Amino acid sequence: MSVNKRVRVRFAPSPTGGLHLGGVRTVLFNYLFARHHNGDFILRIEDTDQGRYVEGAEQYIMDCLEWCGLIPDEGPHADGGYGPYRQSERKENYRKYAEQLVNAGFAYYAFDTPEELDSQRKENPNFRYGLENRNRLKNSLTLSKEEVNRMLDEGLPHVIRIKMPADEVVSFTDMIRGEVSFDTNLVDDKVLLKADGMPTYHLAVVIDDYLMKISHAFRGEEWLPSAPVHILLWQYLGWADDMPEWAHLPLILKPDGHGKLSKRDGARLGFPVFAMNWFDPKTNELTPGFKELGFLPEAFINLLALLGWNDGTEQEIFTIDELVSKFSIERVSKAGAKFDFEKAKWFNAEWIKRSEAGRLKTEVMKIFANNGIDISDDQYLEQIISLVKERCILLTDFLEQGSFFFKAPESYDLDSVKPKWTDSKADFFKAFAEILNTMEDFHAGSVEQKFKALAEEKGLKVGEVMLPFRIMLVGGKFGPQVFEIAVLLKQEETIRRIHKGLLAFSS
RNA sequence: GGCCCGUUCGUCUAGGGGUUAGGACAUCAGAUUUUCAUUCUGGCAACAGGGGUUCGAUUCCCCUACGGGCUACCA
Repeated sequence: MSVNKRVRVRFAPSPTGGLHLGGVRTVLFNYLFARHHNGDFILRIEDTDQGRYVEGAEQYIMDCLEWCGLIPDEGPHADGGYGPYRQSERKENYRKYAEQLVNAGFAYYAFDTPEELDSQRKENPNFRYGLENRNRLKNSLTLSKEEVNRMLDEGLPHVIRIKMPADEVVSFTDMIRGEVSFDTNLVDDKVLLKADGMPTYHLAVVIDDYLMKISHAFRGEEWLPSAPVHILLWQYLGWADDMPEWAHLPLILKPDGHGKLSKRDGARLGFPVFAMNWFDPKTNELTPGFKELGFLPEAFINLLALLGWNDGTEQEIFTIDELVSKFSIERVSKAGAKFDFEKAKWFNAEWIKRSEAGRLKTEVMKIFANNGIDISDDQYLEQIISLVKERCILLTDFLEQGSFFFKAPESYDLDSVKPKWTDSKADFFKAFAEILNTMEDFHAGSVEQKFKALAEEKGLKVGEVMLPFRIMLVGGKFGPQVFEIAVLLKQEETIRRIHKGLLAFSS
């Protein structure tokens, strides 16, 4: 596909659900597409929830995007605005467009109360405010002009609804799905402007996209059924030539059972569905995020990109730059994808293994600090990271895999040593500590050599003393190669831990 | 119920009129690592069903089934 115009894509993450996996993936695909085509990546922040401003939502959204490395472009935009747009700042622009539609006969005022509509729906489960019902309801199509003006003047609560045309077929080409069409007789007269004067998504998205000169609009598949409303709006507002190209992305589904992945599934299934921890000030509820669980943003982006897209090769690990250069909207799959947390962890493990120790340092240091271990020696930390990173799946695993380098074990896995502990083994370690004390060339190889030589001299099998040695150093049956540990610990500390271990094992 | 979208191993997917239907995760077995993990090698495992079109269909078309979405003065 060739894109001649400037590509501007937009996304409107909402505070409550917008930055779950599906939302971040939508942002990501927007970003990749925009960057791939050297276009603009415009963000509209949905900082209201059910019409109310959500404290902290904007900051949270920006933090998430920054962590992911998906920074939206700053203005100036077509209408002169700078930076990301905020929904809460744009309330006033919409009414005049809605009224313009009424005057042109493409929309109408409706005075039915929510209660009246509810009872209609109760009576008839198939009730639809549209072609077959609009002529018997309270609106400017059935009421006289004078009556309507009087009600308007009196300030009676009312909405503005689009008037769906009869017997038309609205069709468009979706970049992912191809030709999609709808029978206008079967689409209802959606509310465009609510009784409180605020636009619904349907009105706002069209006007904002027009004003922001959006050329490509990506959103989740759940929006497909309302696409005909939006397309008609583009025509009725007289902007048909400026309508963006559409792409409706497949949904991310629950790994078990069925349905769209939702915020609640995280708690139920034991994995995050948000990019970062979100603390809802209204409910005091904390929704956990991938970041805090120990995911690397590179891995998070990578796994999201591969959920519903691939470049046609067998490559699975991509940097963000590779994704930008290889991304193509035609290769996005049509079908929804079940989220697989095991595979997500695999991506993270791969990224940890492939990352330089220097890259991981900051994150790891933070995790240690949060657990009461302050690290001052950068180089030492980097050595430790290099040594243990291939056994970590999450960044938080560094704690278990590396904390013993900073803190001597407080307890030992005695069950693995005591039953087979003998005086001759104790002798061995006492002698070994002596040897270490006099060693000048303290390297993994040389330590191992001395260890084995001494074992032979004492008539012990190497295997018999290896495990006790490990447990002396780290406390349990885990961690990297023992002699590597000893070297990083340095002579003095290794000897100290041997003595401490001897005491614990012999008592 | 109505409308729309979809359907290849358990999961994510590649492929595409003639293939031993490929890879990855998970899983199982073996090797290596005198802990655990890593790594390596191998195994199990899929074209929803029925009709067309065709010499030939998993691939194209239709129907059915199943799944999902929407059906709010939420997005």
